[in-house]
Amino acid sequence: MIDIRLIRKDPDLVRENIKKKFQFEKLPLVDEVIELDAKYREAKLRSDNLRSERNTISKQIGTLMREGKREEAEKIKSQIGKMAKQLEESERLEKEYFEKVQEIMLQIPNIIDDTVPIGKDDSENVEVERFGEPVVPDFEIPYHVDIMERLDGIDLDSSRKTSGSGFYYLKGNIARLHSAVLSYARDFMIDKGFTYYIPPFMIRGNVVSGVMSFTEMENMMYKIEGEDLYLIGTSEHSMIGKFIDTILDEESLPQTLTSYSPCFRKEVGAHGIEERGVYRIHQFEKQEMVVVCKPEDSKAWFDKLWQYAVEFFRSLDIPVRVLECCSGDLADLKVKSVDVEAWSPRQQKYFEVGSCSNLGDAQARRLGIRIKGKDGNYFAHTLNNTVVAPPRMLIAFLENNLNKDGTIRIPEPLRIYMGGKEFIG
RNA sequence: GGAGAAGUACCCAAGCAGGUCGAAGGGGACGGUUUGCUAAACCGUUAGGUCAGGUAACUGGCGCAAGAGUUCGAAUCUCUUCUUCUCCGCCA
Repeated sequence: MIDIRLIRKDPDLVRENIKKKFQFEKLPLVDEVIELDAKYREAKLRSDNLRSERNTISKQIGTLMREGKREEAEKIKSQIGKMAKQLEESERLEKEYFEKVQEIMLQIPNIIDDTVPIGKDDSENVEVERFGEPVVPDFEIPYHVDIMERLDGIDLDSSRKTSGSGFYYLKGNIARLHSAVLSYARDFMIDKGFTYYIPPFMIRGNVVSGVMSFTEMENMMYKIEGEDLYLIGTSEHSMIGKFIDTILDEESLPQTLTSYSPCFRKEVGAHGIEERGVYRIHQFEKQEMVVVCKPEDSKAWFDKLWQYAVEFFRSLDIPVRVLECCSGDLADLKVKSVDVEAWSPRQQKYFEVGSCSNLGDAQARRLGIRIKGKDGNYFAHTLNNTVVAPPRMLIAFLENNLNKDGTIRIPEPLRIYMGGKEFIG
């Protein structure tokens, strides 16, 4: 959510930004919200004045009552009726306009960074950089489920029986590998100076509606029956939720956090659970990074965050590339975003394994995350990025570390988490 | 899950038979006096947040866990929710 004062001051900037995102249908919203905002402020001023008047009269009544002049007080009281009606009407309008303004403000996209490439949709995303040589081996790489099954590491028949599609049993060395990757990711981020968190895996409805839009909520979140609780879709929900309506000291920034959680997603919508395997599933685990910082620091943090993810994958010998979201593909809340994609030797293309976002102050404004400054408070900037999310990440891992003989090489950093094994299979 | 008690500003805490209460009193923090320095003592300052109006000084609204209600008027009364503490029950 952007500052409505920006729209008052520089509506053309906001319009240009909407054009850059190819959301031409939203252009009329700017004038609409300017008009509604004017009406809101008019109604608020009227209400404020009426309330002020009422407060004065109430005080007079109080004084009279204390002096025992009951009759005079009653006289004034009887006159107050008209005003009460006016106030009621004015407050109704104030509320109505306020809500309309809010509704539109939620639809107006955040101002994107100057460096964001202009493009209509994901086909126009831009490759920023490649890391590592995308190798195509001279033997056939099986589908990841087949690799896992050959290693006796996955049981999809059982999970279909117990839970349906989109779930899995991992077992044996593959399950261990899964945990090893997460443990390594945790320690990797701790070494970068991040504070490790295990957050709540369920959050209340008001937190959910704070951190995402209604449609996202419908398409992603599992609700606990009979409770005002939802299973989190990512630990970012809990981690950002923890900052709602707080004022942070400047000295406490930047907050650099790395959180682990299982993630639960309904995956209703464009890409449902359509494919056998662990690429798109209802349940996975993820190590995440979250940064809350001063506005002037967010650009630098953005670059650091995606570079950490790249470094992590490279340390496991997985080639990656960084793909920048073009203006049209960027979610409305984001200032800038890149996807980290891992190389799939089987498909001979890159696929998404993480997403790094700078939300500027939009998320903070919406949630009331402020910084106590010397000259008043201001909104923080928030960023988040995936460190790693297995089991999807295991697809890249298995394909890139598969030997011709069917064994899987364990890269050096993982070995201490795998009982010293140099390979499995 | 059951039964009680409570949530007031940075912290502790008064107010709760509705009206000079935006809120006593401490403590802390900050500034000053004294002092070679520190401590102590004394004097003083510090109410957060947010919205609106105004070029500005400033003015006004909201605000005593959150929300709703009663009332001319609510920290104070009613209801709902949340949180904390104590006891009982249950449980990794």
